[in-house]
Amino acid sequence: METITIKDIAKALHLSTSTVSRALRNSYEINPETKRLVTEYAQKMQYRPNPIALSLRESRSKSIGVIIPEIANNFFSQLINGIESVAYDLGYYVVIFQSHESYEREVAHTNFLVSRKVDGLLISLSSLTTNLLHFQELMTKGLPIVFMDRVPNEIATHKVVADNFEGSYGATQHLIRAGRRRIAHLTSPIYLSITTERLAGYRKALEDHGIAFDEKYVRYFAHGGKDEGENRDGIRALMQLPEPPDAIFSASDRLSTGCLAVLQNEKVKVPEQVALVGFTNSGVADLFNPPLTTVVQPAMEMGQQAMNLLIRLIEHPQAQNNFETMAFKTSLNVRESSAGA
Amino acid sequence: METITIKDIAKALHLSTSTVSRALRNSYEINPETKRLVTEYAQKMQYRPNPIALSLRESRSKSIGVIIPEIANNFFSQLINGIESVAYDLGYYVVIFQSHESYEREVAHTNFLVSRKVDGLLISLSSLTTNLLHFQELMTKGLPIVFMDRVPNEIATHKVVADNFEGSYGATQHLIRAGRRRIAHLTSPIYLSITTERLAGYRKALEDHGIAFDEKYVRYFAHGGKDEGENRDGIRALMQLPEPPDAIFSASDRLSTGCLAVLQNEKVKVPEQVALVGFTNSGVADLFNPPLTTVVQPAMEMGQQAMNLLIRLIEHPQAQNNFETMAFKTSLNVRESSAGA
DNA sequence: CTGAAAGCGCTAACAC
DNA sequence: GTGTTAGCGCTTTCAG
Repeated sequence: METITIKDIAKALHLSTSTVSRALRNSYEINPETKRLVTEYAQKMQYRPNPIALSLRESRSKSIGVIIPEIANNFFSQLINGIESVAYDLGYYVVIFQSHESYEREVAHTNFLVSRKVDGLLISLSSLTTNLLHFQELMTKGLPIVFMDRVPNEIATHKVVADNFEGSYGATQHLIRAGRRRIAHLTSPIYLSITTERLAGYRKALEDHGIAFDEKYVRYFAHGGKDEGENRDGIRALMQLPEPPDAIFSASDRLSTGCLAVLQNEKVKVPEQVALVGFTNSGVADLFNPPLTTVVQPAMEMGQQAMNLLIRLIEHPQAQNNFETMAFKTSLNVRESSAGA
Repeated sequence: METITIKDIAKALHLSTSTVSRALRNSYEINPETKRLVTEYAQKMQYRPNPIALSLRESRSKSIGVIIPEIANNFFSQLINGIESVAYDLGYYVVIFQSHESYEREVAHTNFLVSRKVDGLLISLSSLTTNLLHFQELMTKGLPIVFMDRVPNEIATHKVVADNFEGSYGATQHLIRAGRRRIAHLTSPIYLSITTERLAGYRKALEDHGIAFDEKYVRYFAHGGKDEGENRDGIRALMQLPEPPDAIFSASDRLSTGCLAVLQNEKVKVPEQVALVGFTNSGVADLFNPPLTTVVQPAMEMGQQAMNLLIRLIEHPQAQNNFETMAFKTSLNVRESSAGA
């Protein structure tokens, strides 16, 4: 593993390391001829600056940490695609960790990344995170953080989200226009920003169309759809109401697919008996039985934007006053699962 | 960002940096009392060793690079889960890059990771990689590499794969036992290890059951199922043969879902007209129309094993003679798409 | 038992 | 236009 250093070049060319360093960085005070010599030799020897030495000197690592709930979810993997594409162009390292919806893991991963001196953090909160101290401390220490999708109200920084209210409003309205009146809403724990926003959009759509909001049609899933037992029990309970819903609007990926699975098992006819619309970025929603009407978030663009904002924060630490929350439009893909009654 | 260093501790306690360093590493030659003082103060001040300084000294980064075709694929995201779980326990950083099935990106990402001084590499080859020079050079330089899933024959190192032959044999046999005789095989470019192995299993199963292998029933997809046009054309061509297949066995995730999509569009009845079995780790195969019979790889375990082997290579660079290729059993999940004729 | 000094690779004052 | 030196944070000889 004989990697060549600036020292080696200096020795070979009978120069000092500083001259070599300056020549390589194309400093104006170096003789063009020397420059040529140095760069040519460096080229020939395949010199690559040691990023670790650079990091130590500049006390920045040119790496950023990403903590998301899970990778095995199209929304998040597309988000990562976006992050990565920007990061790679800018020479940044991206280190990804999954919280698996655990507050403890989120904290542990955060600490690990910080101890490893990442230049910034990209976060999508776990569904069980209610205490934000670990992030607040870092913010006050000056570590750049950008939140994505699941964002905290209490922290002032850049945030990148989907327009959840609109997306939710549109989905609910679509169900109403398809003739549905008793529309249930499956969602994640209430402390998540996406939960309240999507709930608000759902509620407003009902009101605007003269349908009374009914709390019993809203169900919160502590595990966000990852616990099959919880899914089954929750949906059964809905269907056993005196006036069971004639439509379900689910607010997250796992809930959307989980709900369809339960309805299939319970032999509930979709869309005849219950229409279904769900948030999901799954690429195979059209293969489902029936094809699933989806609310899709522009995950890739969101990831790119988040990374851009983070870079801005990292490279201009001073101008940290006016933080933006960027909201991206969702799109509604109408398929058979929400066909008219 | 006032991070505390060994120097700060030394100053505060009127000791030398070397004493502090030794105390923290619990060296036997340090006075227990001094040790206590130092560790307590370090604790109180939340001292964390600077990993970058350590890396510079030890010329290793405690980070490993992963290059996979794409993240938005359950097999690979589960693989990453496995890698990550082991890495985190051992304090390693995992840096992930996607080749998006491009040879050029694979090379570029490899170079980037190497220039960033990763301690080792975990690779799953892009479907377009035929030239392995970039990896061979690194191997001779002593960089530990472990290949996963899509592995090269030409390079001697640890490899972690699924038992593709068996998995493929089982799937094909299952179709034969369901009464199918004209079984087509959709697969990736032939230079991938998984392609030849799965093809071999398919072929052997046909032979063992007295069915002649017929080249016209095998179709190679240059884009591995990611190009919808290519999928449609390939499958149409199959279905327009004088004797169209009565079953299709697809060898990759994208081809499995892509194939089902095309068959649905073309109004081909599954399984009545054509039975379908596919390799995929999708978690929603049972929601498909019809529910899809799948060959599933133990991706998580494969990732864990790959990481363990890589660590072994990194931490014991000498014993690099007897390389293992570990093959994991696949499992067949029988669902409606492959029901008897 | 503890301290001084060197060095990992690089850059930036500060000389000359 | 080029060299010398110091320092980023840490460990490890080598001296006491």
